[in-house]
Amino acid sequence: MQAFESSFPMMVNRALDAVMPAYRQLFARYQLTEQQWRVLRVIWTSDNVTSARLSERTLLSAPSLVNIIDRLEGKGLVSRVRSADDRRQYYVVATKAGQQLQLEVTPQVVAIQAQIQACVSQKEWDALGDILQKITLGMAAKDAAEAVQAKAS
Amino acid sequence: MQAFESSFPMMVNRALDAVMPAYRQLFARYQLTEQQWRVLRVIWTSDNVTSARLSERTLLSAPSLVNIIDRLEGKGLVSRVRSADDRRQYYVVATKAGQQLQLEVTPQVVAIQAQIQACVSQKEWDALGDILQKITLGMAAKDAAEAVQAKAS
DNA sequence: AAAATATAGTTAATACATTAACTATTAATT
DNA sequence: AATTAATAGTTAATGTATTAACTATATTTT
Repeated sequence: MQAFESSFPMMVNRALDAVMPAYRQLFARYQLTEQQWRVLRVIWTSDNVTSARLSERTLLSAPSLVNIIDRLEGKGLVSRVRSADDRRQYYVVATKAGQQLQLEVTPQVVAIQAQIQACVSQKEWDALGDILQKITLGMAAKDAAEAVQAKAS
Repeated sequence: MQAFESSFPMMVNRALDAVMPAYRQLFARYQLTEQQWRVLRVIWTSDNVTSARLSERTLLSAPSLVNIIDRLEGKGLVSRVRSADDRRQYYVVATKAGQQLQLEVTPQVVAIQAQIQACVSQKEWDALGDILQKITLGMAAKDAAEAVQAKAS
């Protein structure tokens, strides 16, 4: 059997462990967590962002988002606005302070991304995206198939 | 600037989100978490495994390991044995029950790994390992360099 | 329209992640 | 040998992840 260390989760988590400290150091200088940054980044450029949409785009679960948005709201960086159309949902919008923060942080995030990419060739970088996407789609398809099975039985 | 969605953390996290549910479903059938499994997997095949060594091999932080090992101990799957040489450290060893569990679960883990690999060609799989390793080593080197810088100043 | 269903978001329970501070022990210095 | 420094593991504080159950509102069905 394949060595434990070369399993997909372990390979990927090692890479994340190597990469994330750079981001965290940066975000910490602004009293932000990585997840809080993700939320800001999405709402900065989009309008009418609901919790469900945030969940899709940030990869954060709905329950996690509740507390993350609470904290961002507490810091005055975002606010919740109830939707008039559907009063179950609300929109998360960036305050001025939230937008300002993005302007400061974004260039530094870009610099880190460049560092990461610089570890490999352009060709390898593209291949990485392709391969990860194949795995993402392939396993998601399997997941969906199993869900149908479960429902049928 | 690069799209948020195609940043390294987001690409990688999407892949993990697609892959991990299969593992979690499996582990849940044995009342295990993924992290608990990692610990079991390491101590199953190695002797004299200290917490520090476990941390290296499972990618789990020392503070996290405290509780994870506590729970495994509570379930009777592992036990802590104080080292005679150095009384600060201890060894984590698998009980009979822990070893039995591994025998049951391992084949199913292997099956999931096969599913993941089946999403891409062998060539792509190898490339994935190479590329992730380059990023891991590249960013770890940068990290170390910065640490030296910080110490000097 | 009333009842049944579905959806958006929240709450609750348990487990883990990250950082910093702390204890006990061991090794290195003076 | 006494002091200092380093190391192994733990604790504490805060934030997030996962699952299941729950509330309020909307939609669909009968």
